[in-house]
Amino acid sequence: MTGQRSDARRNYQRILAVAEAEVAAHGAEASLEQIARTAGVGSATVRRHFPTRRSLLEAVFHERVEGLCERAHRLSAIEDGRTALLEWLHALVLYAVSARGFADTLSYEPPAEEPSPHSCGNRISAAGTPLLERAIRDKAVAPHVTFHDLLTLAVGIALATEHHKDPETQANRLFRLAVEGLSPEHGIAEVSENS
Amino acid sequence: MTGQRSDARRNYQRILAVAEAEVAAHGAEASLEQIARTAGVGSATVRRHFPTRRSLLEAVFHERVEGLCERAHRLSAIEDGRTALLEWLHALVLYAVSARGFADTLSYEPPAEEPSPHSCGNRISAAGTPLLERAIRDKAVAPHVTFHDLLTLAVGIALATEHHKDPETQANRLFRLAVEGLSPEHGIAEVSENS
DNA sequence: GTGAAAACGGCGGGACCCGCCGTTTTGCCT
DNA sequence: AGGCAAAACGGCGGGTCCCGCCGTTTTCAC
Repeated sequence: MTGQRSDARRNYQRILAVAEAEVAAHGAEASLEQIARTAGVGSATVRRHFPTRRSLLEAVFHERVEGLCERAHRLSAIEDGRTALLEWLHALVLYAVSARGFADTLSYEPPAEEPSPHSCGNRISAAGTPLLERAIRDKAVAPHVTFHDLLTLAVGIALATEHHKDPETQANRLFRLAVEGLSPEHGIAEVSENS
Repeated sequence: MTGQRSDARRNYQRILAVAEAEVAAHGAEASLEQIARTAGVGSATVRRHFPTRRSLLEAVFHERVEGLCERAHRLSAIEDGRTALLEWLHALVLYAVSARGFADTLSYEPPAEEPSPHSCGNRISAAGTPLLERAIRDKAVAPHVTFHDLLTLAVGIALATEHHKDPETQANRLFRLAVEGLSPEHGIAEVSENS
């Protein structure tokens, strides 16, 4: 089915494993040559399996993205549409903040969004859009808000807090700010503030 | 007073002029060597005047930052604290979106914030904080909001929309979203939506 | 086993950034 | 005016990276 040779498969896995560590350590700009060296393969082999940097990053984050999608599914069972959406968005932000390079990867999908329905951004959109639509139906979110808006905002929060002393805390502040708005509010239901 | 030699001053200006163009064209990652070549100086000279990439970027954006600060001053005369703050924040976002590399520059000031009170981030903070404080006194903004929050959010919006087809439009959407909050609102006073 | 296709990896080229160091330019001081 | 020390310059070599080419090795089907 895969049509791949065994050594190719093996190298693919090795490279991917090393890449995960390397990206976690150095972000989206991790050196491809360094990855090749650590994986014990030639740099050409890395490029053969992952023609572009993006393709490597997509692969690196694939599992975690699936986790997020699954979470969205589970949350769709919750009765309160607003809470479900907020809970999930919060998880998205936290993940984007914690996983170096993830926000960068998401930040420029633009180059032809159509091609791969499996791309991180598209997978996430597919998973999150229903949550947003329900929240809008529940009149809990303004109808002009698109999922793209929310995703971009989450990415922005992650990117902007990346170089802070305590990114997670700052990201939480910004998330809350964006959800509540600038003005002092009339006790809106809080999103869970734990882990 | 400057203590510089005339040729040094001349080269400094030349490099700065070229750098502005180059950064505008290629963002914060513009090639220093390319700048040197275009300016007709050795790459070492560029590094002599601007020891770090950051220092060059700070210089490049200095004028524009001053413009923003001045604008903050003028807006402090307006009667409505909330409007003044929003107007200024909007200008900040628009500038960050339009000037390639600016948001990147702002995004990691962290490395020792103390040293230079002239750094872009510190200048902007100094200019904007009074506006925020007034808005808070006017009960138009929640008291837990810090200027740092607002600046980071603006930077985030700029960074996240950088690779979009129409960054400015998307940035405006996100700005509005963050100001109003996620929920459908009770007609809050709008920020001017023009240029 | 063997042979063709797939996969590999080393090599050279081009672009950077950086530090060193001999050379040129300035401007002060006589 | 002329000389001289310090300031400023810029070229060079080393290191890293990404990329394309191409001869060699590995795999797998027959």
